[in-house]
Amino acid sequence: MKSTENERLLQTPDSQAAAFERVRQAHQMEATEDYVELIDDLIHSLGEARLVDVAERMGISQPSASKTIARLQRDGFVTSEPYRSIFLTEKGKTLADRSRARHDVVFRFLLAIGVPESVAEQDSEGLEHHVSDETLAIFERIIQQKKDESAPDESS
Amino acid sequence: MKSTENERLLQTPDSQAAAFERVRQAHQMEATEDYVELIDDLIHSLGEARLVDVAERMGISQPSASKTIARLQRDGFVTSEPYRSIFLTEKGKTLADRSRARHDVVFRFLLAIGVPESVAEQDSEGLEHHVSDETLAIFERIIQQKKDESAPDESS
DNA sequence: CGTGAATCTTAGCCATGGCTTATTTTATGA
DNA sequence: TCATAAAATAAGCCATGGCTAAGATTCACG
Ligand SMILES: [Mn+2]
Ligand SMILES: [Mn+2]
Ligand SMILES: [Mn+2]
Ligand SMILES: [Mn+2]
Repeated sequence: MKSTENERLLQTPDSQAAAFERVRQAHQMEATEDYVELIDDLIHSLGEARLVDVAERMGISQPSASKTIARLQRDGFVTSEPYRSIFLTEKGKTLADRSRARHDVVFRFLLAIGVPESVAEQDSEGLEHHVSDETLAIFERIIQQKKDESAPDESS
Repeated sequence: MKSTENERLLQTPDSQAAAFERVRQAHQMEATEDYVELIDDLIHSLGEARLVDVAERMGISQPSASKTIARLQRDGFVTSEPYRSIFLTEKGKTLADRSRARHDVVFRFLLAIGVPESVAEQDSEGLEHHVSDETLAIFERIIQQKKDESAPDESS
């Protein structure tokens, strides 16, 4: 057995900086993604997206939700008139679909490797924003593997 | 085959709000964790942690790094005198060790499921902050499984 | 040993995303 | 219908974490 060299070998400064930059970029999109995904869900389950429901499900005050919605409107993801419910633009709907798809893959991946459902719900809400396309593809492959294992012969 | 009901079933408002709250909490600790981990690495690899190196590896300006270091000092994670290098307090060192351990597990988990090293480096920098202890334990189990598969008989 | 380069700090700017309090508008039901 | 409750907005506060420009300090080398 070799002597336990604890020389931690670092990445290059550039690649490390690039990693942090990617995290910052992800965080910049995070609120937008979470909001449009939630708004889309509310529209489909309740018929419309009211500010009061957005705030409740985000766990924040109505004024806070209102301010973020205003930013989403400024950036072209939603439309809404004063005191009315919130609608997604095409751009918003597209982002919502993409975000939900990624969120679902992360969630189902966690289930596939044995994470309890309630934990998977919690963890996936944060993890979803930091999974690259490459990693996501691997998650999907593993989901499929587990599915094949538990149902080795499906023919319907 | 059943009709494709696209009724997306939502979590309860409370559990969804709790998930978002956990993400916000994680983000609140994120800078602190990344900084103490980096400072610890710099101390071990370069002998000391200079602001200029912290800024370079974080990919931000020196004034930005300086401001965050001041906050870490205010909160008892580091000490430093003007124009001198940065030291971790006991509290800071403890957090650094804990953060690096978690970061490493996430990184090695990604490698274990087939993510390329450079992608794993990037993704793990964001993912690490959103992995619960429960999920982390499962990651460790899977890392061990892969290790056993590739070296089925180790005896040393 | 002194000077120029490197490093660090200071000051002040900005956007995001939280909050509370107060007001306005809309919806409800007696 | 109209009074009250619910929902949304407005105004103003705060911390975080980016930035630039300018000044102070320290370091290194000729
Ligand atoms: Mn999310
Ligand atoms: Mn880390
Ligand atoms: Mn990180
Ligand atoms: Mn995050």
